[in-house]
Amino acid sequence: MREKHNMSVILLGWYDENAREMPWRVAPQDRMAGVTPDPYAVWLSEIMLQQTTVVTVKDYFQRFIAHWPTVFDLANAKDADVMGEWAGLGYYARARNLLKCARTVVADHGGIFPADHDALLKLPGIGPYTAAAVSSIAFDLPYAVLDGNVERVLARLHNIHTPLPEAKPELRALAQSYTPSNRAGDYAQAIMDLGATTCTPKSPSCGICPWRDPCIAREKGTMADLPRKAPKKVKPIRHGTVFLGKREDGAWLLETRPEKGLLGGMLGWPGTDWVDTSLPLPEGNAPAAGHWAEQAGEVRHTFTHFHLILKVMVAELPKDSTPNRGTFRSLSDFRPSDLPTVMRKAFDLAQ
DNA sequence: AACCCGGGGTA
DNA sequence: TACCCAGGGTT
Repeated sequence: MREKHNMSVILLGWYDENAREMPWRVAPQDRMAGVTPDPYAVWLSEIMLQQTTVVTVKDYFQRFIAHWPTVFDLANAKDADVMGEWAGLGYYARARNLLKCARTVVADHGGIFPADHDALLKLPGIGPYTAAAVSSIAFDLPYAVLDGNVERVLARLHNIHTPLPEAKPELRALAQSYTPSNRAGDYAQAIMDLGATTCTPKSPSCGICPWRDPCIAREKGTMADLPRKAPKKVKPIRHGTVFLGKREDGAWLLETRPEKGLLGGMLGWPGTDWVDTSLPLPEGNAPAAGHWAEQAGEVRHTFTHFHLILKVMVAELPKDSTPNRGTFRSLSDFRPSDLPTVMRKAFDLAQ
């Protein structure tokens, strides 16, 4: 019998011994000594951790905190600076909503993140997962986090074969039922750590799992099959062309992409639309007059829903070039690290 | 409910 | 190379 209170006690005991150190995290021992987390740091880390691993997030988090130590600093930041620091993390709508949220917290909440689950849920970029994560981790409110890690742990613990997302309501109820009223924040981090380090998607380390004994999937040997997921769709291939124009003085012709849509608000190279056809492509109009030459090779990049193959055109442009789109950025004004990965691949190919 | 949003890791 | 992983917003 899996007695709920005992289950959380076992997991919290495991967490006290095994908690991973993270720049935004208050160690369980420190927390028990009365140290409380900075809600701004918790929120920032949780936004970054959406669809992104701890290893990837660490450096970005440190740079953001160094640049903008408080929500007031972030709210006052220039959009382009924040988008540039976010470049490479992906899911760029997160960065746009990050800024919106910081500005809303300053404007509507006096710069204090509300210790209130429903108020958090109303903020831009904060959905069910993040509202529960900030509520529990920053404020120790007993809300249950349900991310991919927790779904996997609970689907195995209860041997649930219903495919996701259909199984979500059942998993959500289970997650809430295991969440203790005391140390809810440590518990949330513990169950996510368990999924990330022990109850892993492939070859889970059942032998060292604190929940090994009550786990039904472990007993039945079905761990590897769980959680089940709805079949995924095939990704189409799209084609396009980008134009990398370099002026005689070394400045590059770049443009800021529209706020909405793919790579919204990010820096990029002018180019054609990306089309589904694999037939010979209509060349898009170049952004400026010049001797455009096709770069050998091509850029291949896979987005969430399609594969992209990009042709790269390069040209040396005259000092008096008058482009019909984009703006020239001098070398001091352009960091390749400000580019999203697909655009950086094009830059690397042209180098 | 279905679809739109990247990038990194592993086999 | 192919496949796996995974929250929030929009429509």
